[in-house]
Amino acid sequence: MNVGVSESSMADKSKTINIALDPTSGIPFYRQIILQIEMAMADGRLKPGNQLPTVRGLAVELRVNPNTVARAYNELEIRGLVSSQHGTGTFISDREVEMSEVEREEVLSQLVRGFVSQAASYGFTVDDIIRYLTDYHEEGRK
Amino acid sequence: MNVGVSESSMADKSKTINIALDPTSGIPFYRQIILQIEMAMADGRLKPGNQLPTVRGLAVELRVNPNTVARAYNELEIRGLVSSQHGTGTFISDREVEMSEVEREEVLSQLVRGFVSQAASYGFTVDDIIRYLTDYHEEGRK
Amino acid sequence: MNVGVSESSMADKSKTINIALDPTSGIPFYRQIILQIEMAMADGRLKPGNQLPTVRGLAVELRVNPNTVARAYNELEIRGLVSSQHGTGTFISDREVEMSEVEREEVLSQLVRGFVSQAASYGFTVDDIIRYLTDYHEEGRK
Amino acid sequence: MNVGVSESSMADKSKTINIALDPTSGIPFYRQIILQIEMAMADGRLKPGNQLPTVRGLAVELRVNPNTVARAYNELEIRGLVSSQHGTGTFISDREVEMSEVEREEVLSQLVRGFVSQAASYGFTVDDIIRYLTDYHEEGRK
DNA sequence: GTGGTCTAGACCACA
DNA sequence: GTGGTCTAGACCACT
Repeated sequence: MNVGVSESSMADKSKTINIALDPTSGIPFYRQIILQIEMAMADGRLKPGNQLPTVRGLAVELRVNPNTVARAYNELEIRGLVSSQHGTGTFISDREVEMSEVEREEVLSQLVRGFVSQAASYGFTVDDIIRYLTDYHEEGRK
Repeated sequence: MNVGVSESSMADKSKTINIALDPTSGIPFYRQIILQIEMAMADGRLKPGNQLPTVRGLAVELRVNPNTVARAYNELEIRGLVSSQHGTGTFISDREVEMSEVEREEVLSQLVRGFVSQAASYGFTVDDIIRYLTDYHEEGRK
Repeated sequence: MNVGVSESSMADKSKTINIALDPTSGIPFYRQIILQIEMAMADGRLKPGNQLPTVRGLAVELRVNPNTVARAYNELEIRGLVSSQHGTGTFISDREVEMSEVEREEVLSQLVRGFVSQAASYGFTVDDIIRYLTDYHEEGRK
Repeated sequence: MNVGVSESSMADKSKTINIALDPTSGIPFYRQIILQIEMAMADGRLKPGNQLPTVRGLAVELRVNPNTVARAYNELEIRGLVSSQHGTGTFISDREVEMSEVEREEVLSQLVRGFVSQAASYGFTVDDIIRYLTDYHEEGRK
């Protein structure tokens, strides 16, 4: 029974997601953390099972109070996006997407339509959105 | 309950700008109102001389506290973008609003990022969104 | 326009729900608060639109730190059970139960079956549960 | 990977007690294990002399860290409810477990209250639950 | 006055 | 070592 060697072979242990806080944005730190983790999930940088940085670790990295990171993780857990395991760490949840393709499409449709009308009230067109989204996505891939 | 001057006599003089508030966006209502009026001015939906909805009228329409609308109008007046004329209404000033591309991009950025992370919490990826949005767009063109 | 009299006629303003914390239970304070509010909703003592006690008010009453109450309210808000309005208060959400009777029954069925099997693993029968639940409910009505 | 004594040679000697862990209950896993074993002893599903599953076996079955199971067994041994015999297994002690009505009621209380508040968050009332549970029960009797 | 955010620091529980 | 809870107290934002 090999102990030690086998323990250390966890290259994929905790993903680095390069969270950056902008203190001038007016968006609370804990919310910026949530947003960035959600976005990392949306574009595939974080997948189910991946471990997030530890609360204290991320707090040190971002130079914020551990409570602030804990609050972000806590909210993500309440929403079911991550699962914290005492003494072990915090992990991206296995999404139990029991939705059929049809249902998924329906939910996506609702979300997008709502967003389009919101953006429209600011004077943005669907074209604006698509353009930004595509650029944004390319950016993330570099 | 009619109080004071009838508001309905100027119904056709005040532009409807379709302000939509999103209580889940984290952006305070008064700021959402300001932003949307600014954007409407920037892209020509509101022109100098146009009358804004009355404070009370808009408050009822948006189902918020009249103070909230008043605060938005007040801040717009301080910035010189609108001018309130006692007993008459609130009007778009001559002073032009030039919203730079950069500013527009910033607002769009915030909106899109917020939406992406909301969609992520339902398990949708950026790709899903782009795909749907493009289809949706094509659909609209037919 | 009557001001003052009409403002003060808010007898039902904020519901008293008599939350009691048990420091010996091992259940964290914030969770006890959540549980008791949820139960008040379940047996009809709190209805949509009712205002909860203020964060500071409840904190004083329960002799805990305001942050502890805020945390409970916050979690309830994330779950969509209450809605906090800045500068105004915290209110029980209007549940948008768009579910058909059939769907409701389905969800209830899943919940109950899950619970029954959980209780069974502790050696309790459905009879035990019904008996306790009925007693508990009568208790609440006194 | 076979290490040490084969566990399968005593498969039919160790009682299956169907322990079910609920990660959302807030009760730590090790405590859920203890509670369920105690209840099984109290209502006769486990009798003196019966062998418990091996630590590793149960850990695999429940998909938890073996330390967690070990901790539960350890605590049960300290209380004298089970005795571990090196190289052989863990067995229910002669010492009787009398779980008083009061204790049983307490556990039931916790379970039910937790369930009621969970159901409340889906908009179900205590009445809904009682009604469904009674129907469900009748159903089962047919 | 309402709720919201953040810090600093202590102590506990789980693995 | 991990995450979880709670306090005390400061300061901000909305009504």
